[in-house]
Amino acid sequence: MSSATKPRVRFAPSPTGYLHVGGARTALFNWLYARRECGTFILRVEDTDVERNRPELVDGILASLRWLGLQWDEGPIFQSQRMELYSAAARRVLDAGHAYWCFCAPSSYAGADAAPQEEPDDGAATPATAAPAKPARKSACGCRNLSAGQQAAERAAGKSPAIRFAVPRTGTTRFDDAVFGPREVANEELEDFVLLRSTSVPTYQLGAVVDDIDMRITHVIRGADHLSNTPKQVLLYRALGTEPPAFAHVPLILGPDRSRMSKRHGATSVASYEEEGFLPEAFRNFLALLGWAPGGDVELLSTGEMIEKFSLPGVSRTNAVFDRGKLEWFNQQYLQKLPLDELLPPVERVLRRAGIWRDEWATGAGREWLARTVDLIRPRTRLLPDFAGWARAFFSDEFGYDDAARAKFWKEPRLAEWFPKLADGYAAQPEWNHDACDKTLRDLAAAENVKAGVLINATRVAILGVAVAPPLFDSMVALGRDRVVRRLRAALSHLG
RNA sequence: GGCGCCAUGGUGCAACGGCUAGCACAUCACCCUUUCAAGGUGGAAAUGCGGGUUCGAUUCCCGCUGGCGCUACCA
Repeated sequence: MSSATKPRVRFAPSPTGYLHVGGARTALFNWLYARRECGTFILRVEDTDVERNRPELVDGILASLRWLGLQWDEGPIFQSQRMELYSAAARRVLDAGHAYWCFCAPSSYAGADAAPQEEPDDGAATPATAAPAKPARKSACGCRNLSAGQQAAERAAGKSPAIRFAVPRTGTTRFDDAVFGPREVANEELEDFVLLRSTSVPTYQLGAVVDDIDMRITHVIRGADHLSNTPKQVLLYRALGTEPPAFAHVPLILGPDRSRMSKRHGATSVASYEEEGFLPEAFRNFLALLGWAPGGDVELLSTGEMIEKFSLPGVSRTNAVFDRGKLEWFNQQYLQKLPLDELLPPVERVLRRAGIWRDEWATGAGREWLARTVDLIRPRTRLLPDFAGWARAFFSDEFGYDDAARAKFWKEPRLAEWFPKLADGYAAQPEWNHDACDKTLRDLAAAENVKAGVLINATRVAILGVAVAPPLFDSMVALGRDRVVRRLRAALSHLG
């Protein structure tokens, strides 16, 4: 494949909020496609909406993209820095006769037949003659047929016009969508959309098309919410003298109630999932399977497998519901299977944040101890913060005793005499390993005529503060003799 | 309202006319087990409704219903 035919795709977020899960998945699919086809992944920031635009949010979006491992090859390119490009393009469309100056105020545009919400009620300022009792076209606006003189008059009256695309009144517009198949719409269904606002700021339609042409985008992979707008853009491409690129619209991600995912469904930004302690690999794997399946029954996919198997036709047309439970399962799987040296850095960050990190764990024997301990703990973790949560006692001497655990395993009153004896036994134990610790405890249990389990469970709470933890004697080895002995004695004052 | 898209268990995906509709999450039970997880085994659970086409429909067509999207000088 020559470089001229290698695909160029782009992800084009607008900085009106954080990177949300839907956008992240769109970015992921673009990235996967680019990697799969050895193409180029471009990042473009669509920040033309001066009203809602929040420049300070850009960094957060880029950070989330990097966190997910979606590195872009070109950009970020900011639309706000190339405004001349858009107005020039609008002029060209105008000169070619495919657009016209519209002097209607946004609110009174004759074609605005149905604003998103309510319905105005006024004597419509439509063309002269009586309404033909026919189509009541959305694109009908008197401005389309204004003479030069009339335009001059409007300008003289102080009105600043917008440039509106003149959608053909007849015919159909068609295009192929890689996931939705061939599409065809009657032009009469399309309204004369604005290209350039009266403020000279381009609309999304203009900006996106002009940039996609300028950046030589070959495949537009974006949310299905743009499917209905695509015919307009196809028309615009042609008016600009270019054939449109390939399109691929991916289904939307919905909340549990099947409505569009929003804040009221809980966390929607990828930053919040990073914050909560999800691993980027797990989050990405989960996202990839929302609206796409590699075929077969595989779910856990490495980056390489994901890239190798990704295909646009394999993308579903059905909207997907974001299932947090499954996300957590993915995270648990990755927590379990990630190579230890890849897991250690994020664990270190969690421990640092909790204020219990110790530098001796950075290298040498300390590092080895950390690795073994993390490996011991991880089968019972679901999120990264668990390491500083229930497993805190492995890393810090400052931990509390879980009330439920005490209630369940510290019922036996004779523990008050057994803990000291056990502590003495461990202090005197010649070797410090799993079997020795096991034997010491069982010997005491036999001598005191109590089931070993009672002592084991009580001891776990004494040295770790929790009931849910790794096997006791492995935990003891990880903690070391001093801590075990000390905690056994300290627990005495916390018994009923 | 208009136009469009979508429709398999609670959820995510398989089955792209042809075995008893499969896998995973969640759920229930059991096994394992010193706790709790993990893991293993098994159970319950779906083709929205109605018409067609066909020897045969989850699959193709139509209608309905439902959900979603677009219908902005938002993206």
